[in-house]
Amino acid sequence: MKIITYNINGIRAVLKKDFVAWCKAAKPDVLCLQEVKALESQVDLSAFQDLGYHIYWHAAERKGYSGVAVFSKIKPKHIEVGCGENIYDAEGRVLRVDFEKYAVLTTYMPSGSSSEERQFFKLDWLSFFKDYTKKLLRKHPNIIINGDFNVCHQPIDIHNPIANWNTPGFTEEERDWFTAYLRLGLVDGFRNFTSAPHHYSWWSYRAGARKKNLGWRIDYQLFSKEMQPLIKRCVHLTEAMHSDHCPVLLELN
DNA sequence: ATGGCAAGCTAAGCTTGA
Repeated sequence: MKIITYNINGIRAVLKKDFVAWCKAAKPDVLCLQEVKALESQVDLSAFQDLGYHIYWHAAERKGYSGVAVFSKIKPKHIEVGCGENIYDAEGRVLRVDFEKYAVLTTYMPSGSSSEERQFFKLDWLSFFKDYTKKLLRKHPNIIINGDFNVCHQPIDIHNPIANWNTPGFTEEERDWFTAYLRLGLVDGFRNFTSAPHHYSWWSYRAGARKKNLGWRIDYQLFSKEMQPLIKRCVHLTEAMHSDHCPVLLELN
């Protein structure tokens, strides 16, 4: 079973690249996408339907902004669109699919980089989402929570921790939030398998950052502790070059 | 310390992103 999370930075942009072919080769059973930046009606997804995917979508109200989607080869027994809070659901940030054995929730968390107001918005979201997850874990003890968290957890997860010590996404408050979030009973899939440095999931488009591997690890696949026996591996698929992020793959039984 | 690139808005420049 392969679950992939991928911030694609615009589905219309990646469809002009080799995204369908990549998907065909990568063969995810569940593909979680963030920043689709489109309504489902704005794109032709028949190629994915032909590959056997059921498609679920949560767009933002604002055109061309944010939005998440899930492509699943297995038909879920339930689909939950949004988190129930209008202020966040207006931005298309949460989508959950429930299967027989476990649930998969994907999220595109807000960025705080554009203004102080947005950083406050993000901090409010983080607080909300931790409470939301706490309740969710009671109903769904077997769950994978993945997506673009826009939070870099530890110094090992960023190429230049000193220079970025108080940059939105790497503030002390956000790092501490991540630690507390995991304490709800979640495991960072990637760190479950490696403690090695220099592994990132996002690189600035600017100044050749990706070529130089100057990045941040902000895309995660977290699994609840109950699921540990099922988890086989979790890796970054750095060869996929459709956006400024790379996909993250979680493989399980 | 700053800016550097890209997508998509809307129609040449702005907003967002981290």
